[in-house]
Amino acid sequence: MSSPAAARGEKAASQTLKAVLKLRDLIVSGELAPGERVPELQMVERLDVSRTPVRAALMRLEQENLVEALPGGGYAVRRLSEPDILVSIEMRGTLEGLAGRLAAERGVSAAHLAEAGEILDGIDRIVRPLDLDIDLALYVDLNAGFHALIAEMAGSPALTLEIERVAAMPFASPSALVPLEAGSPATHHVLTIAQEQHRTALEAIAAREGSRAEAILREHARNAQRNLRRALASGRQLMELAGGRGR
Amino acid sequence: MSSPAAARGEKAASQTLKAVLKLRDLIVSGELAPGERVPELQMVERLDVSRTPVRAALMRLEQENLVEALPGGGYAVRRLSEPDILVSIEMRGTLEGLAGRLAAERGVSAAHLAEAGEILDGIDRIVRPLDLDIDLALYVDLNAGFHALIAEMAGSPALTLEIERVAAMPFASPSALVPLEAGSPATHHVLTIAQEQHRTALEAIAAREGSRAEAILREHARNAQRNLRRALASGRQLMELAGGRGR
DNA sequence: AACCGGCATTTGGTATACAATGCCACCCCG
DNA sequence: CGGGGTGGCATTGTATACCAAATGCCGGTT
Repeated sequence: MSSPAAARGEKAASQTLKAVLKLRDLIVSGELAPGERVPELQMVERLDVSRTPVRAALMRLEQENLVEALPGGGYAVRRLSEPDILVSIEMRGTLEGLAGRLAAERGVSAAHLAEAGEILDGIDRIVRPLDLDIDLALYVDLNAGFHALIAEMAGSPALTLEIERVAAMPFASPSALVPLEAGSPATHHVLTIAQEQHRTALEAIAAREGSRAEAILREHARNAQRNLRRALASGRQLMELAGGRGR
Repeated sequence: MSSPAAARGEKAASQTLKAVLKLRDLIVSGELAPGERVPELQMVERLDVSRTPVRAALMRLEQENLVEALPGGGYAVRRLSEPDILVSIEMRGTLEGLAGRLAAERGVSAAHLAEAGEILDGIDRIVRPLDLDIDLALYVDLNAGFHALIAEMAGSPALTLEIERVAAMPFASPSALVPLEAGSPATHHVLTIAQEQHRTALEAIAAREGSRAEAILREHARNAQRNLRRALASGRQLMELAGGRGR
């Protein structure tokens, strides 16, 4: 193809990454309908890469549960039902709970505890003030950092990787369902509760109370389930993001 | 790709599958040392397929945690420590526990219960007699079937898929108890215990006792941890434990 | 109207070429 | 003699052309 794509200020590091990003966007934005077939050649023109990275991207998205391999060959956009998403969240909670328990049982370094504490302090500074105008972007950042840290504290790369994998599933990320309106009291309330769970979970880990940490982290993920249900009840927007299937 | 013969683990249906199988074997058998780079071209000749399926296989094995992507490109055989494997097993137990709980909470069809019951009857016929000469191959088959059924009873494709993925990690499969010798009393004992857990887990699911099912299934997976520890303690090389995976 | 056969499309796979990258050994210069 | 290049080699990522098998659609035939 053309030689210096980067010279024009394009953002693609590798063609495969470019394809993954674009494809994921097409699916999540609903431009590719659930159940729809994803022909490679069509994607070649739509994504402006050759077949090779398209195929690589499809394989990766298969791992992410965004597309499924068809028995006869090829791929189709996965249909995501509400229960599917709820289970994904439950899986994340379960695995994060496992991570928390392992971290508690094995004990974690002071450095880890300190780092986690700092993140939580940061969240406090966002959530504690009665100022309703919350910096959601910053919250999402810190929140993701805290969850990543919990995974890491278990000291098992395999577990960390698995949590990441599950969290990559649509709407299963710890930060996926925060998009409530930035100014509302409901948002403030939800975040306050979540932060309290962060605190107690970290406390339990520090105190080496394994099952307590596990239970809290599981329950913590259920916040996301509740948020999802509420978002769905108050309008289908999220489902459209998930891939359009209004139903 | 998938031909009709794919059902009973016959010869490679597709080149990719052939590559995955062979490559997995090379890694698990230790012919490719942990940490070693896996050059594509070298694999092309060793596996007797072209680059495309080799790359596909490497991507698959990456998600199975058998190889890891190197920052500069390419892949290397993953180093697996004992704790890593133990955590993998713990993850499987945790997710199977989740599946059992969900199945219990949601209730399962009579057909599913009957099918599971039949499998357990089959295992009984192998394990119950005091004949120590156990048909391990058949046991492994039935055992894998039972575990697959538990996953399926949760009614969530995403969860089933995730359990399969975790079980595909080295030595994490429910059937990876192959360090057992076919004739020994110890083996008979281990299998008897495991089967009792199968029974009680199914009973809990049928009775819709969610947390009981979850606890039993978790504990059940810990058998595998114990077996692995014992095998390691008795001086065997990890690589000898290759073992079958479900499917 | 139902059925049948053939054609077009699509995919998995092979082969090949080429650019970018990283690594290493070797060489030149101080 | 040693350090800093520096060029070459190996390898990966990407593009592209092509092929065989599978799939499904379309039109013709009975």
